[in-house]
Amino acid sequence: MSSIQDVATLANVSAATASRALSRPDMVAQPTRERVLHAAQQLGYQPNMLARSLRQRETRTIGVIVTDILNHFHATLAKGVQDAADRHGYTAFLFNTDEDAGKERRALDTLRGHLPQGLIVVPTAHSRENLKLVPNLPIVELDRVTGNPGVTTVTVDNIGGARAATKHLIGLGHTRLGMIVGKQDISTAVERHAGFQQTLEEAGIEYHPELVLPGEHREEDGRHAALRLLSLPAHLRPTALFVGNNEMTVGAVLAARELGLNIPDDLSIVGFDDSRWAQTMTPPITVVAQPAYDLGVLACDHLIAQLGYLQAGHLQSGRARASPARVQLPTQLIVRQSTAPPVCVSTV
Amino acid sequence: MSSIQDVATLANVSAATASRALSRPDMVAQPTRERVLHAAQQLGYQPNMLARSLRQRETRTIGVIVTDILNHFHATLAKGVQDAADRHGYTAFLFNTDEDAGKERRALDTLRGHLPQGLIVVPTAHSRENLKLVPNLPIVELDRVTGNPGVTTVTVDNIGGARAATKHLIGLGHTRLGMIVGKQDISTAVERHAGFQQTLEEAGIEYHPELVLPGEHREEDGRHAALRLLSLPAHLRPTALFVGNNEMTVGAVLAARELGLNIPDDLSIVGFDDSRWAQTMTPPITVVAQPAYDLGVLACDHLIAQLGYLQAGHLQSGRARASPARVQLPTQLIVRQSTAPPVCVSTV
DNA sequence: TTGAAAGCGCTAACAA
DNA sequence: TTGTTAGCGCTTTCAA
Repeated sequence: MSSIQDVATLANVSAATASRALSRPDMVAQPTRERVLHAAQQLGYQPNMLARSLRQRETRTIGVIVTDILNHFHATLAKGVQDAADRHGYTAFLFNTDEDAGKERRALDTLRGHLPQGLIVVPTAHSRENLKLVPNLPIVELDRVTGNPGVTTVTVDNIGGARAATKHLIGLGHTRLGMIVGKQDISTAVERHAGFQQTLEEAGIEYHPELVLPGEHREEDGRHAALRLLSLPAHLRPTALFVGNNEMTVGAVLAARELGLNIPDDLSIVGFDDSRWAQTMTPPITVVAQPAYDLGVLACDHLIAQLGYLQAGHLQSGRARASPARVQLPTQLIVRQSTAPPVCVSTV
Repeated sequence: MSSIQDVATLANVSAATASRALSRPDMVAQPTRERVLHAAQQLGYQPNMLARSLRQRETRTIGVIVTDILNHFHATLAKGVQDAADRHGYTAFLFNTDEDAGKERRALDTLRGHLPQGLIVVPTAHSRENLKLVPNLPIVELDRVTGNPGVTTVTVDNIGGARAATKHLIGLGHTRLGMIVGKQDISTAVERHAGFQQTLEEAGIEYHPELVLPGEHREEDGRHAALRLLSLPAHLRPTALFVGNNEMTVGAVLAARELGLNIPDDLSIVGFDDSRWAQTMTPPITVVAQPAYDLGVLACDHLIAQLGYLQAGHLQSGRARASPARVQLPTQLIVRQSTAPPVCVSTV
């Protein structure tokens, strides 16, 4: 690896001049600049970011932490962030927590050592605590929120999404609706549940807590919850299911199949978050789709805008920090063939 | 961010001693060590990796480049690598190329600036050229190979996988087999095609080039190719399809559905690479499954082993580099319900 | 317009 | 066992 000194020597200038020729071309006479550029090219010179960042006290780097890179939604978030970062000339370092407090802590520590200038995080239930590890770091919470007051959040309208799904089912004539809901320690699960409950009540349909079963977001959880709900006596059994996340929806569909229930005749299902399998399954699943890529891009754009703002010195000038943004994107209900009016078996 | 100097001051020692207390505890008297550790804890000290790496000329960092992080297979590779790196105390920086030469080049340049000690790459068709950007960097090629002689490769037995798939179809009684094959500029596509062709010939079944259609790995390509193959006159139409990758398999299934063909009665399909939708589709798809996570882990383990070997000075001692490993993992044919004997319509 | 010098935070060689 | 010193590669004063 050739250093700036090598370039300088080859171009017959000092290291300082070589540095300027590359980073601030207008501070250098044209012939000199050309000599340096040529030398740099010839040597395949690539600046050592460690040294540059150390000196400039600025890495042009951001950290990205998602909870499950194997989940297509999260992979898409990450890609959106990375693409946007790239456009801004930033490099994004991606970490994965598997919803695990310890891994999150280690990711934050590792990240901290590399001095990112900002952080985009899909928080876990432990982030509120863990994020104290990186005080003074501009943070954008993505997809979920911790309630941490100072930070920018980029989320989806979960309440609206849940409402749309629930209304859709009610509109089809369902009156016994079940929900499989994520663990209530993350905001999306809470909001989706709230939207469901609200909508029932507004429609004058009684909310039956026993028809709302929790799961920890995994396929197996969805399957178990669905098995329990669908095994209720016929007059108690829900005719429609709203499932609060992607993975659990698969489980619910598999459970229905296991019990020999026909979708959508015996059971309507709406999932949250679209996916390849939701489209290719038989029948294709009605879902609340989320603009994952855009969420990622927006999170990054906001973070980097905030960095510019801070750099412009506004932090110094009084405590007038940019008030944190609350970005919320709409969801989209995609009606496919897993939802239909209930078959009127129990009209007594 | 507090520095080692802050820790040193608080503990009443020199920076050097503080450094030693943290990195080489046994070089420091116990009471001193305890003072330093306590001070570090109190300040929430985290070493600045930029400075450390700059000084030690070693970043404990590796680069990871995949071609499509949205593809579950690649996401799994990346996770395997990252988990393994973590276990070894290395940090993995992940980049994504979208099979694009320019993006790959930029990823390599960015990476280079951060001085990774090694690189794990899923090469594109342009990697052979692009990898010249990082000479002297230990490289592991993952999933695909460029033919570059010096590097370690970690792949799957694509030929074996394709053979197993083809044999399975032949065993069911198919004699007109079609293949939808990836663009022949990456090794996996070439090998899978070779396995297919070999197996036909060994079985004494004539290889019909017109039944082998190329695609560029995307769903739409698979759909188009399948539409063409399946629109052939009945006596020419293949009764079974081997599809060379994941995404194109979806397309092929959709094409069959569009044409009103029943799977597996009218058409058997085997895909390469398992996936959620392959399992949940109706019917579930027979596939050649790949141990993606293990591939990632192995790639990382081998790379890091190689780094240790180099560090141990073997590079200096003559040109006796560790001869590059050629790791190859087996695939597994998972027979599901998309394959069955052909219905004997044309037995004349 | 250019160069000399200092220093970002850290650790390794050397000295005490 | 500890401290002093130097220097990793870079950029940015400051001076010429």
